[in-house]
Amino acid sequence: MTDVRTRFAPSPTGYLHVGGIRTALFGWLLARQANGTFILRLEDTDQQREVKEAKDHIIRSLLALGLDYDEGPDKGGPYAPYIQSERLEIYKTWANKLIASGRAYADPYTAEQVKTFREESAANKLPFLYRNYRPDQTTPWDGSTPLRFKSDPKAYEWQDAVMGDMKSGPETIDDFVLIKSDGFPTYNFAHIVDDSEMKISHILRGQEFLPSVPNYLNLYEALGLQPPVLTTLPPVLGPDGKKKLSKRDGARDVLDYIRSGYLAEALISFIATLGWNDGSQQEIFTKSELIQKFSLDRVGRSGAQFDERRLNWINGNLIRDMSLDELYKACLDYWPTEADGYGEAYKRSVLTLVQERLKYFGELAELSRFFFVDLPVNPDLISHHKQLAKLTKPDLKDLLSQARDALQHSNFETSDLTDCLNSLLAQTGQKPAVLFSLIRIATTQSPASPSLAESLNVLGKEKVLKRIDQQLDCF
RNA sequence: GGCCUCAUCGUCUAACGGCUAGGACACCAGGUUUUCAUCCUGGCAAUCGGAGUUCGAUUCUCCGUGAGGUCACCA
Repeated sequence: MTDVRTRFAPSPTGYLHVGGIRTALFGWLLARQANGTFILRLEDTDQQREVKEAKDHIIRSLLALGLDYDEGPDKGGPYAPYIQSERLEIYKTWANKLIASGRAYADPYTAEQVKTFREESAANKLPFLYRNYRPDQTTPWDGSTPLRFKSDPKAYEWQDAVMGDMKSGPETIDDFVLIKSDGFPTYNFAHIVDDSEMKISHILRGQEFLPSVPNYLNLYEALGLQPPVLTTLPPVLGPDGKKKLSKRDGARDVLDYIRSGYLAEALISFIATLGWNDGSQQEIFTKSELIQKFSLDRVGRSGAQFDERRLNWINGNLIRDMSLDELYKACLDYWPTEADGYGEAYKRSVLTLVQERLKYFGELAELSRFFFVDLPVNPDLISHHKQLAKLTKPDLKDLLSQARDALQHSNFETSDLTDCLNSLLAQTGQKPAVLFSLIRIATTQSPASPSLAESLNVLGKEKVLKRIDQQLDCF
């Protein structure tokens, strides 16, 4: 087989969501596992829809996920340029070949006329075929009107790497536009020219292109080209499970996930298993495992619904596997502002305690805030506590005072705190659910916090006693 | 309307035509000296319907049904 060369070819109309990244990822995996080449090409042939910042945004997204490309707009390569709007002369050359061979002609109709034809078809409940209106004789193309492909309708049978054996009849083939009246090629023409020029071996794209494939086969034939391996990926569905994941319905920018503190490895593993698995019971894959194990013949054909809960589970899992050093580095930007004056050692001990409950780093601020700042006493925490709510204020005050006295004599090593708290249980005759909850609330003012002795140890004697005093003042 | 694709627990999915349809997420219950989380144990939960082929169908065929896509000078 020839060299594997895959490309990710987005149009720069906005950010990349999980669906787009999956197409890029599968192409990237295919290239990397074959020691091939992964190419980024920007398909900016629709000037109306183009968004200026999109190019950089797409590049940053790919790189943030570690999907590095070997050739691309900002990198160059043997088939540069990799931006379609800079390749107009190339398309013109190819278009001229088709004109010369009688396989392309100037569209004589105005946009309004074509619209009328279309409405006629719709009114008769028939699919619209431009070729039914194909003019008998044509004038030379001067570039002021669309240039159309003169199709040769026929049946096709072909292989799709994911969909398997495919076939179609002549009714699906039509005279589509090759070059628009603004001089830009359509996707239908440009991608075929570019894929050929760039020696692309595998095309990966979404199911929405499936009905156009016969048209492409017809054009490949007219150009005397051998089509690359065609690969159709099933859609990634939105949270409703029906429609394709889309920006319009709130699909998140993948950079957004990165910013929220999701790991690239987690996103990659999650996205790869959206429609693919290796047949084993493995649930999480590293990038190198994916490179090793990925194969198109195990990509499913049905749509996969995007479910963030699974992503959270994968991410939390990877966070728990991180060393303290890795975790500390990863969390640098996620501390609450109140943590500003605190040193690395203190932050590291906080991280040790919150690591197992982080689903993504963006949660760090809320989970760790009480380690850095004295939160105001919140009476609800006691009145809503099923055990503590039963006790009277004087009882609570007495209990907490005893705790204060005992803690004052601890050296605040975790083991000493544990002993101290245990003997306090014996001394007061209280259940842990009561005593420990009371101390926990007084010292954290938070509904959830790590194990008590460890939390107190990290907080230190000064903060603990001060917070207990504040709580006592409220009884 | 034509053409195309798809269909297993709520979700992601596994199952050469052959064990009691397996795993994971989520959820529920119990355990680990309080909470949240982790971890462990257990539980709930699926082959869209109908024919056919077969000793045997989640798997193959056909017909329904449902969902999605497509029929642009968008990609």
